[in-house]
Amino acid sequence: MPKTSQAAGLHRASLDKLHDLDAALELMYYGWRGMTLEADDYLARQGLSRPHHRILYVVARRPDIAIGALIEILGISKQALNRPLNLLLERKLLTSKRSPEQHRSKLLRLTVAGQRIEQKASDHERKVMRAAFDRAGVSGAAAWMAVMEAIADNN
Amino acid sequence: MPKTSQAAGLHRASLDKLHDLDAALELMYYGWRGMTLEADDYLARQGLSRPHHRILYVVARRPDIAIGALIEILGISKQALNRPLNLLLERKLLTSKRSPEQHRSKLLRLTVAGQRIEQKASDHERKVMRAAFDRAGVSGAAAWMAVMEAIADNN
DNA sequence: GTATCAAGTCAATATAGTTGACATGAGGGG
DNA sequence: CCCCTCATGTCAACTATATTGACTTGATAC
Repeated sequence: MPKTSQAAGLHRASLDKLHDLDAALELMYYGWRGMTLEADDYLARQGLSRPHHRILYVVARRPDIAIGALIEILGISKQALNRPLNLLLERKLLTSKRSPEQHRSKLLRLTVAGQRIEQKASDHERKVMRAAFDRAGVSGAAAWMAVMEAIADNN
Repeated sequence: MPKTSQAAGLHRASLDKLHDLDAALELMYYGWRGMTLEADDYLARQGLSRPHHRILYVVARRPDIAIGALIEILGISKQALNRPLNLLLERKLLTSKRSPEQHRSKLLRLTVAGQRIEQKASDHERKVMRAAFDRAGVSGAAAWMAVMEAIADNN
């Protein structure tokens, strides 16, 4: 587990631009860091990290999700899921129970404590996004979403 | 070193939205993956990965940078830099020489082969950005940049 | 000559992931 | 009842990326 880290500021470096899109590449990098910095810091103070948050985030939005479906969404192996998932269960941030009829699969759910941590961590990220969107206005926010969708769906 | 990986498609999961900014959080995540997917795949085929690309990217834009300055910009420890940097030197993608007067520091430079790989990897990322910007138009691209700057400078 | 700076190296540790192999427990079909 | 499959769980070995701490080497600077 990470110690109470201090989230190195890491100011954006000013590099010469060899291409006109270099600024965009760097903004994607620093944007991701900027959005997740405070959330990661909060999570570290709880003895958790990004993979734990991803699990909590998905389960919050898919109550009673089975483990297999969670693996699918997260895109990792069950062995990789195992450790962070067990920690969350031990800490009672998640519960798992077998459903009455489909007794083969386990259904995951957040506890109240799990909901609190998921919400606080995601709030840190949403706060950053909200501040940026407020500055950009409604049309700027919509344009940002449209560009990000085009990038995300590039596959 | 990674094997010739196949870049798991990992289609965007459709999760219920608990907050109106959840879509933005997910777009940031999938946007980052979308931009870097092909570049990472290309790098893996060269036996390289993201840290190597970051080194090449910075040195390309700061020829004759010293190792200490590179550490600063990348925000990692010198021990963490050591392995990928030595690999790049062994592969002759980078050269290091001591300068005549400041004989204490080593100056890093890309070789022609290093330039080629840096350019190809970055081209994959720029290609994705260009396609998204083309769809969004000049004003959409400008809005995206403005929002990302606000997020990146959140610290 | 001693202190300092830049770089290099060694060891131990943490985190985050992989593949492979195998166990367990439930349900279904013959 | 036996056997197969599915969902889950677990063990082991491995890779990659990072960390901190301790120490060395070589080049200045005073």
